[in-house]
Amino acid sequence: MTPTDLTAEKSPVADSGSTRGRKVSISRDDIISAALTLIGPNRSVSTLSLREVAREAGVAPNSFYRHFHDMDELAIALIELAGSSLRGIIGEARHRATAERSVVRSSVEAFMEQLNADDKLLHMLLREGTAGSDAFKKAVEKQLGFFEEELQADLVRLAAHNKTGLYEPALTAKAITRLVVAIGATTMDLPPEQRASATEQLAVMVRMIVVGSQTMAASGQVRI
Amino acid sequence: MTPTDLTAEKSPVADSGSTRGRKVSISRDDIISAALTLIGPNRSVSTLSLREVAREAGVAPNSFYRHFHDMDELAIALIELAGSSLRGIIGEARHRATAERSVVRSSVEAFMEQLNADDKLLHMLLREGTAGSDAFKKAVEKQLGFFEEELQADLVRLAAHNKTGLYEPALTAKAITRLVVAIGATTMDLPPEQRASATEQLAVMVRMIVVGSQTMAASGQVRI
DNA sequence: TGTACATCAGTGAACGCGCGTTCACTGATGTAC
DNA sequence: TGTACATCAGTGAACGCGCGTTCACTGATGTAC
Repeated sequence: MTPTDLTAEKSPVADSGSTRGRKVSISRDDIISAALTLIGPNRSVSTLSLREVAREAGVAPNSFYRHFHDMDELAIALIELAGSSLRGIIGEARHRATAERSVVRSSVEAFMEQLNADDKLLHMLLREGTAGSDAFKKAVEKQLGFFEEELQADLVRLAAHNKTGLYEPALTAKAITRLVVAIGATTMDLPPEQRASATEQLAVMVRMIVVGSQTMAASGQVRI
Repeated sequence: MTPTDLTAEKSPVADSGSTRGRKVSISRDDIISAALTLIGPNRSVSTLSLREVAREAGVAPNSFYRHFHDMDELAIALIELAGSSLRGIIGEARHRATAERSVVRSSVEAFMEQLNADDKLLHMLLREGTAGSDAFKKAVEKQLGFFEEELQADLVRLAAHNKTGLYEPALTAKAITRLVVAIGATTMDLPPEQRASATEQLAVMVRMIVVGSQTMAASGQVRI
């Protein structure tokens, strides 16, 4: 499950058109990358047809079945890639954070940068969480769950470093994750010049959650 | 645009089957309510076909065009209903709030109650915000924007009553709105016995945002 | 009260299309001898 | 090194289906006289 090589050309043996009508080898990754090129601001994975993906991959429709049982299986594979991609992005941001630029801000900026870079995997994850088959929705939840776990660890570390506590770290992480996904999804549709201010706003919102959690921990506030 | 009467039977003149093959009058609302009965946990409005809706409404497919230009126009009409429904629910909750039960908690509970009651309009609004045509997404944004405005007024009133301030009231309202939508959408898929705890969690998350906003206002915290 | 007429929400039939899926096939690759 | 063979990712053709959309139509309703 390596997210790399998705856009790499087919195996060297395959191209050169020497064999007349037939591809020597079409890999699973070729189909995945074909699906990704089709996904865009107005095309979610659930609107793609099997034939469309096969066409984009340069493959007969029935060849699709050699690699995936159906479109749902492809969608789930894509979501798993998207999840690890997202975690990779934030994992990097975590290391870039310094005393100057807080973890919150660095992470939000890294996230938005990737969004601006038109990362199709990220688009998918943000946009499609609430539609599709049960299996698909479960796959999305699983990836967001992974992300929440890593974020929670980050937040706890951050709080310890600041000598504060967190009220319900797991919930704090979940709130941040879901908010970022929701805002990210709407930001995708904004014209580029409005995205910078969306980044600012998102950073403030995330900060509200962090500060709220810290304050509630400090005051032992339970009345809700 | 009244959300009532959607499930009412057709006009008295229409039924009774006296006219052999033809409905005397099919109203716009009949088509809307047919679409609503088709929407469910695994059917979003974007997966409905024109013929399917017409069939459910007991109408020839081409009759659809007498009322809507296309499915997108129907979807937008549904979203507008959903928005006013949501605002109605929270508007009521606002009045139910007492000193005993905070506005936050009352509102979250009212929201979740409506969700449990299988309100199809609410399902739509929560689930479909990120997919569909540009016009559709804009319609969703517009409804959520209305909601944010009302929520912001509420929050300001609440803060004044508590003799505290709010940091960026508009952003606070937006963060809460988007979080509630996101959590609500995933809660829809939970088995009923897990929904109570989801309600608790959501109330805590919203409280974090409110407390964070108040704390940031109080401390004049700007370092983000 | 009756009659003639315009309106327009309904109709059934038909169209061409892209879809998912199946079938029996083919031929390049890798392996065994 | 050559030959025979199994494997299996690819193929083209065909299927039946539901779709959106169009057409010319019909007949109930409301209005004018």
